[in-house]
Amino acid sequence: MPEGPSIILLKEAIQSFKGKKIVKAEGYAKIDFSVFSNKKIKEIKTWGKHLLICFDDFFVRVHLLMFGSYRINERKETNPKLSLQFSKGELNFYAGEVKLSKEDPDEIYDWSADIMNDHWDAKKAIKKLEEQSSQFICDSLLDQQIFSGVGNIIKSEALFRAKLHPKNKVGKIPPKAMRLLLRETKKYSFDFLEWKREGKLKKHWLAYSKKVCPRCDLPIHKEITGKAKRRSFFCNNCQVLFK
DNA sequence: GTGAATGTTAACAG
DNA sequence: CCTGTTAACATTCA
Repeated sequence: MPEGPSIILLKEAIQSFKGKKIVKAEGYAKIDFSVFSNKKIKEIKTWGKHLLICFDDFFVRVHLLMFGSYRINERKETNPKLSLQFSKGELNFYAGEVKLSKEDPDEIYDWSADIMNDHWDAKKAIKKLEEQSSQFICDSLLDQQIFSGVGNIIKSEALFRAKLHPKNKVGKIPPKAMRLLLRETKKYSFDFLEWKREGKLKKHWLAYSKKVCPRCDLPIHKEITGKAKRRSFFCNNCQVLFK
């Protein structure tokens, strides 16, 4: 159940398969598994929550969605959606979504939209945000074309850290506050990465799943917000709502 | 046992 | 056609 940083950890964990040849591929994904036979993994990339395992003339995209999981060199009880087996070792994905593509990832993915990518571009994000000024900021943060990799945890934590209420209309947020939000979103995403790596992600939550605001001790509210209808955790006292 | 959850998209209704 | 709602996917945990 991943957001962008968790997919970075996945990528790191399977780097050792780069350059390795697939001897067998199987699973219940509705794809042609024969395309993998004897193919060497050329590169492993990520775009937000997408994991891309790239070969010479195609790639396979794994998206874990809400319930996906994986095992490296071991198996779960259940059938894998995709199992890639090497002469030494194997990589198994469960649930989620698996798709093949013959396109060039550079052609179809905008790396500057991926919050975890070095090429993520705050100026472009601002520009895209200006085009959706009547939308709630809680929805914009989940917009994968602007903040690819941001999920519901990063959304609530970034808004809390930037002291912005999730139900702010994008157009009502002053430029300075918006720039702070973008900085906090990126910063928290990378903190998420390190805290998750150390197994201390939950320990650092300030708003997400919390009952009491760590800043003012008033209640943290839990509410389904925006057109995405995802829950947001926020403090009405500490997070500004611009009118 | 029940319900909700770190997500997305296709199908459907109006 | 556009917009909004619902279902589906399939797993884990409180």
